[in-house]
Amino acid sequence: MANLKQLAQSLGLSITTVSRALDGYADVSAATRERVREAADKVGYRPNASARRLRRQRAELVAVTLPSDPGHIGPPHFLDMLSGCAEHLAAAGLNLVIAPVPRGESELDICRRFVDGRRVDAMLLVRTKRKDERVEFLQSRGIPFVTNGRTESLLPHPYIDGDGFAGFRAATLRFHAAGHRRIGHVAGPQEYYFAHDRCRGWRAAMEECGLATDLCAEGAPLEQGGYLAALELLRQPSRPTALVCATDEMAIGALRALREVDGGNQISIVGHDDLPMGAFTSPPLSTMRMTGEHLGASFASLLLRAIGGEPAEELQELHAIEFVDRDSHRRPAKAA
Amino acid sequence: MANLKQLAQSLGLSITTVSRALDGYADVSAATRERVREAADKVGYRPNASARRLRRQRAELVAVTLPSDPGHIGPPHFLDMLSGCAEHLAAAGLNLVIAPVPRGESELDICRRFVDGRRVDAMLLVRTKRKDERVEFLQSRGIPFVTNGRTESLLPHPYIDGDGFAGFRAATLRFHAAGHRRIGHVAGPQEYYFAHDRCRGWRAAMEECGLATDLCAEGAPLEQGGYLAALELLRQPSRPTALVCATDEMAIGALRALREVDGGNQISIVGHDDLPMGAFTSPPLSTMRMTGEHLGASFASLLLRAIGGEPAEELQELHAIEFVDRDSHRRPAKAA
DNA sequence: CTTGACTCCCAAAACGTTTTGGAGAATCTT
DNA sequence: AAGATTCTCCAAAACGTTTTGGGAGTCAAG
Repeated sequence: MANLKQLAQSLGLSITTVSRALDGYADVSAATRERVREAADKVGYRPNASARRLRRQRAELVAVTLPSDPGHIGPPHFLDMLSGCAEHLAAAGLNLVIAPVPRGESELDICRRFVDGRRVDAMLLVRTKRKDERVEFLQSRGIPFVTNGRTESLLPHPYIDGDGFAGFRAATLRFHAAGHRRIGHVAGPQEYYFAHDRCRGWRAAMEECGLATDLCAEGAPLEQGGYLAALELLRQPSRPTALVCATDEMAIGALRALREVDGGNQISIVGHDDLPMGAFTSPPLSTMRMTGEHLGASFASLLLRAIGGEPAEELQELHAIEFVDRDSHRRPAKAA
Repeated sequence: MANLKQLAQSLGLSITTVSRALDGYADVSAATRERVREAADKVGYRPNASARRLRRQRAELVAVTLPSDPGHIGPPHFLDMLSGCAEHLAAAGLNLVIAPVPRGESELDICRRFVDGRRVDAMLLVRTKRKDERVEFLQSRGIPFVTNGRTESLLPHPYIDGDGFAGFRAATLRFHAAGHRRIGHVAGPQEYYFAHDRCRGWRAAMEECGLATDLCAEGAPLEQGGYLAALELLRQPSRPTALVCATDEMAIGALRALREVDGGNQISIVGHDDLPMGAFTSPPLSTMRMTGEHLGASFASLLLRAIGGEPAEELQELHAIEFVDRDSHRRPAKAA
């Protein structure tokens, strides 16, 4: 409603003094400060954001690019993460803007527009690819950013990721220890770092156990992709007795394939992400999840520290994966 | 990188001319315009967003408040909607910022901060309550906004909503026509308009058919809430033979309750939202969905028209509900 | 009385754009 | 040839804040 000029006029003070009083500077007497604060409260004064941003040369904004690739965006709890991140950024005076990728434009174009138009102070990147051009661009521009997921970039950059390799290796070894020998992998698109990482974990475990690594099928990281990939594996002459799925959504699709092929209660299966939905599938889906609470807060913290100039090496978080045992991984390994 | 002043200097032109050339005004000669455009392209000039916003007195931003109430945010396709909305807003030069509600603050505080700080040109409200204080506040401030879901506000306001009353009435009547007489309703929290609306639809159908309306249990709009509410209904001496659930997530929880109580294949069930997941439950979940493609685009369009000053009455969209028949609604109505 | 330190305040200069209200030159009209 | 019109361009004034670099007063010490 009111601006600084009007407020100052009504108080018989200068703009400077009012501004400094509200910001709590020491060179305004306590009495004046109080008087100013009261008046500001009374008229509901809020500094004009655009003016402040212009003067301070900060956008007070962080953008997160939303990949629109396969018609679907990350796991469903992704929005919870964004929400948590936005909440903690807001506490530091930053707002989170979402930057979807329109048809015909690349994610790179979006980054460029936001960065070169000085619309943001930092960026948050999700669904990283092994070779991610967005990362390279932002590094070349020197703008702070954090990724959800690692990349194969040569320069280090801030990220938060789960140790998919270790998690999928452990899950596979556990199946092996339970007697399984034909352990299949329902893989996500290998250009994504997370999918490749998880696939490598499965492969490493299989090789350690001296098992062949041909029971691997790739699909889109959605129910349908998991369904199709699982069907492909189940058509093999020598069927898998256990399936390690790159995501819970794929695992849920795979469960449907199992139901169609063998009634659904013969083959062990495990997913990753710990979707709430997994507790309600039939059988209840055993899964894995990244450890760590309040992921959104961690992203916000890394972003703020990156904006503060901390070096990338200190802003990398690799979280362990833990099992969430429900029921779907307990099917016996039938004798060959 | 460069600003208008530097660009003008390098071209030997005034700031004014360069600005107008880039904006395509007719009072710049075609030759000069071309020359300016080329130079701007070459140095990758983008107008400074903060400066433009200050001068134009527009924030170029729209905020959407994210309710953090029950630890979960709307149906999973909500993010797709946001993404689509953001994409279409971006085409008009507006960005979408997400405004989560921090602990200890009300959604109203958030609205106030955004509106009074002139941080946004409009707002998008989701999860409306029957009596929604955010709506009243925004109306009193006269700032454009659109809601996802109606309210019981006396003044009309722009909204997009599904006709939950008609949808749930139709679903209930269909069960009645199939011979069901004990039709239960798994209801969402009644302070939300959508939940109340759907409940009213079920109730209206029951009364039309001369049936009692006591088979109604309320729960949180999540799997767990549906699970508990369904259990409650199944414990009744006279069990329902069909369940109409306020959301798919609740229906999926209810499916689990059915499995526990009767093996899961005796009672008909239908949800609402058409979650992708529903095709992969067991049995595949029959559901309903709001008609209309590209919901995000519709929201964007309404927002832009509201900003443009169109009256609220012309900015209200009530969409019909259609059935998505899979399998879970086909259980026979057993004789009483 | 001068000096220095301290307290409280303020004028003015940014920040980078858009827009207003012309100015000068060229072209057209009569 | 004088006036009217059109074509290009530009200086300067915003927009509302933060920050710089003091300027008056007051008070105590020298």
